[in-house]
This record gives sequence, structure tokens and C-alpha cells, in this order.
Amino acid sequence: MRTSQLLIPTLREDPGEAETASHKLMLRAGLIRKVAAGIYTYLPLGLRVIRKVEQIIREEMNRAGAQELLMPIASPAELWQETGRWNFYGKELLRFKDRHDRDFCLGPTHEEVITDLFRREVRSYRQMPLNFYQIQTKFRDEIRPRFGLMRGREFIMKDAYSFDQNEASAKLSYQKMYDAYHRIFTRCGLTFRAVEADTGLIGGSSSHEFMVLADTGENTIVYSDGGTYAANVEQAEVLPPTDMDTEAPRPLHTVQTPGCRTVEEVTKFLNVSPARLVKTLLYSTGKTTIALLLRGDHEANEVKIRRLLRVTDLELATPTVVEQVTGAPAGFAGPIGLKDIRIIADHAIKALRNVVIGGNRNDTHYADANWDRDFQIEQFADLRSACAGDPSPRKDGTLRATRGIEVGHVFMLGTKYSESMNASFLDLHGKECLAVMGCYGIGVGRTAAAAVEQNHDAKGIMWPFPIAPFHVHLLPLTQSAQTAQVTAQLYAELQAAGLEVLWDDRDERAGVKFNDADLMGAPFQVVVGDKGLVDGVVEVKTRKDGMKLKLPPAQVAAHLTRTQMI
RNA sequence: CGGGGCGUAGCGCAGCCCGGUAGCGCGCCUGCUUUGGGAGCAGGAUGUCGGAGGUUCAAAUCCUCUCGCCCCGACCA
Repeated sequence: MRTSQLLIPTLREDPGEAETASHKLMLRAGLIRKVAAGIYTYLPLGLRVIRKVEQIIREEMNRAGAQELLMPIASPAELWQETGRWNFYGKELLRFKDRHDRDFCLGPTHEEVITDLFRREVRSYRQMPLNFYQIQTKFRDEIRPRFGLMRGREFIMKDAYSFDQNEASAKLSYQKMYDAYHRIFTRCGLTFRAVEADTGLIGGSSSHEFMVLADTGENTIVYSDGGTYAANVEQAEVLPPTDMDTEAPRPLHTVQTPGCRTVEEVTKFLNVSPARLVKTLLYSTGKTTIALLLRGDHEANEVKIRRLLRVTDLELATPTVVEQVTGAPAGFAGPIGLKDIRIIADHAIKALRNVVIGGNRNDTHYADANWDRDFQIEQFADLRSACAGDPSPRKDGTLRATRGIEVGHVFMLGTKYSESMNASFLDLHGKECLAVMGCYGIGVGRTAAAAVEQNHDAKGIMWPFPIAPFHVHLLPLTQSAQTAQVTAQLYAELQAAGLEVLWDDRDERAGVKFNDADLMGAPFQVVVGDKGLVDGVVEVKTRKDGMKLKLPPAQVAAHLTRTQMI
């Protein structure tokens, strides 16, 4: 393609609205433009990237035995009411009424629609297993869309749904998708890791997220330095400590801590380590208030707490509630003297002796408190997020932490949807059975954004070859007849060799072309100018490492087809 | 939903505190020169100052309401 025939509005300066590298660069390189918060137009260059990612996904899904179909974007309320999600999904589900005043929503995901299809059309185990997928635009009315394509309200997603006769077969379907996802993200040129993920209250048997490793990722993941264990911190299990503090208990006493409310303030004031302070967090679960004890330097994990308490509503108690429950302003809550309230402690508390705790009185804490002597704990449990340095729950090493962007998620659903929607089939014995389901998603736009996040420098994007909008950026720099002739010939030859070429035929100065090319990030740039042609050569630059090679024009196509494989 | 910030030319911003002719850089248009890492000179076009109401002789500027966007948090894939 010629640049003059494409709308590629590059920006010289960073747009004010963007924060992260991928968001800035996708705007600056002319890939996307915002229409409303979290809603974007894919410009020609951006769409080419999207299509490439889609094509890779398509090929690997087909290879894994899934079949493509396309479901509607709008779906009727009735289906969602059957599974209860019409009420459960909340404001994220964008609802509207048609002219007959019937309720509809824009699909944020398609379990209901696909399960409805299955129950209507599939009768027998002979037709199974089945795996349907689509690549389609979803709409979720996100609380806070951000980072461009990373978290939009409208976004392109590949979603797949498997239907099996039993758990064992469903596991095979799951494994096939897990393997396909590995191939997909590898082919996209991404550095990623599959991690164990939270299954939430849905309670399926297993779930993995595919995380592209990047510092700007919204998720924290931990992995073992000595084995294969890797998990989202939300999920990663923390083992109870094995080393108990052996210090002799000292007598409990109160200490004055004027104005010290946070862990940092209190420990600094008393000159003790945060690991020797036990913080008391009061949580409201909708119905009741509960006290959780954690080590001062540990972080409460609300996903785990929800799971433990079997609640969906969970938030830190308001200052008013804290005052009601403890009789002291927030910041001085402690377990001693708390009445009519459940007290659950993180495993780490068990190992501690002679700790500092809140005094339930203004400006007061207790020191040298010991849980088995000074206050009661109903239960010890895993309440905190794993952190770097913790032992791996598989006992195969020590955990390290990194940030990741969730680009894919595979999920065993079990019979959650087939049960509520009565999606059954007849088995070998003529018995009616519920289909065992799995669902599998990939964020297409997010994958492209993650690729930029992982492959860029100060100048711009450095696309991995398989998803680059163009393979070669052809840059004629001078106006001579010779340059024009060589450029035209190269354009034809490179395309004949199967390469996608963007020909910068604009009447721009060399510097402008170079900078735009670096910004747009095609893996290779071929520079044609009188300076080189005097010696009979053009310049081939590799975007990633900046390596420049002078070659006779006739050798360029062969050279590029050879190096693209590496 | 809570906290913070921003809406002024296509883009990035100044002007607002202290009311009085709407500015700068980039981009855009014309001409000449230039031509291998975001050219120079000369000339030119472009604004419902997010919107509505109010105060005032006078509002980008002060007040009230409202809409949009960004950041942090909660939530979520």
C-alpha cells in the first residue's frame, strides 16, 4: 500500500489523554482514535494488526477442533433471566429496550446464547464433544475504562465454549484450549506465562489466565523460581509459616501512640518492625462486621476473604462502623475486648509472639500481646496476598513477583449454565445428562496493546513480525528518477516475495519519513536514496536492533524473506 | 460510586488568581529556497474559550448548575 492512500494520522506529540506506552503509541502511530470513553475506531493501520491477531487465533482454534460461528451482539433479557445474570451482572450489562418495549442487552459474553443454541440443536452424545467460537465485539459498561485498547468498554474478543459429556472429556477440551493458547501467544511474538487464576464464586475446577509480562500490567503474578508454579496473586495460596517465634512471652501492657493510625506511623513511633505489628481490619459483609488480623507488612486479599466467608459483598468498614464496634476512632482497632464479632487471623499471626496491636481506645496500642493468652481467635486462615520471598505452595522454590497483562482466560464451567438452562443430551444408555462446559476468552485488542507494551522504545513501536501491520516500510528519500525507478521495482519485488509493503510516497523530508517509520514500527525499513544508489545499494534497517545493512536492490527481497524467519 | 485534575484553533499548551482587543508552538494553505534523521524565509486561514443560567457597563476570567474527559481507589476479563 502507498501511504498517500491510507489515513495514517501520526502525531508528533503525546496526546494528553494517554498515560501508558501502548495507549500513547497506538494513538501517535495512527492506529486508533477515541470516539467516547473506552470506545475506539480502529484506523486502517490498527485494523490490520487486529486482523492479524484474529487470523492467528482462527488458525489455532480451527486446528484445535473448534468451529467458528457468530452470535448476535444484542440478546434478549429472557436468556439472562434464566441464569439469573440479568440481575447479578449489575451495571456492567448495558441494557436497552426495543420499540416493543422488550428488554435487551449488549452481550458482554455469550454463555447464555451459546447454551441456548446447544439445548435447541444438540440431542445426542454422538454429536459431542463440541467447541464453538466466535470473534466478535463485546460491550461491558466498565466502571473505569483506561489505557486505550487495554480496557475498553467496547472491545473485540474471541470467545469459545466447549460442551462435553463428562468431566474427564471436558478436561481434555480444556487442555486443548490451554495448548492452543500457548501456540497463539507464542505466534504473536509475546513473552507470556500461564498462571493459575481465581475461579471466584462460580467455583469451577480450574482456571488459567495467560499473562503477557509487562511492568504496566494491571495484575500481579507470582511464580516459583525453582519450578513451574505460577499464579495470580489473587489466587496464589500462602502456606502457614513453619518457623514459630520462640521468644518468651512478656507481660501485656498499653502504650500511648498519639496520632499514630497507620502501620507505618505506629511502627515508626514505637521503633518496631511492621512484621511485629498485627493490624486489625474490620470488614462489612453486607449483613455483619468481621475482624481480620494480619501482619503489619502483609496485604489483605479480598478475593480469598470473599471465598472464605462465602460472600460477594465485602468492603472495609466505614469509620462510623469502626467506632461503633471498637469504641475508638479508626486506626486503633485491636482484638482485645472486641465483643460479638468473629475474629479470623491470617496464618502468619500464629507464629508471632509479643506483638503490637490496637488498643480500642484513642491514641492507644498494646505491646507484647500474645494471641493464645490475651485474645481469642476463632479461626486461622489464608487471608493475605502472596508476595515475593514466600515459599512456593508446591514446595518447589521461592516465589518471585512480576506484573502481567491478562490477554487470555480459560475456564472450566462445569454444569453451571447447562443446569440453569437445562442444556442436556442423551448418553449411550439413553439417559439425560447435563453438558459439562468450558469457556475460553482472548482479548484481541488487548493482545495487540500488550504487544506494543512489550515491544517499543523511545522512538515508537517495534512490532513482532507476525502481527505487524506491514512487514516492510519502503522509504524513498530523494526525488530523482533513479530513486523512483528503484523504489517502484523494489515495491513490486518485495510484494511478489509475499511481503506486505508500506510505500511512503509522500513528499516529505527524510527526517519526517524516518521518524514516522520508527513510530509505526514495521520490522524492516528499506531506504532508497541517491546517496546509496551512487554505490548501487539501498539500506535495510531492522527496527528492533537498529542494524543497518547496505544491499544491492536486487538482493533485498531474498534477504528479507530469509531473515523474517529468525 | 468516593477522592484529585482538566475542558481555550486539528494537536500540545499559555491566558483565569487581579474581568476590558484571545495568544504561543506544532500542524494546515500559498510562494520562493532547501532536500539522508521532524527545514528556512515571507505571506495566509482557522476559535459557539465544553454547555446553560447568573453577577456586571463589560465574562475565557467571578458565581451556580450541567456535560465530557483523564488520574487514584473500589469493581472487573
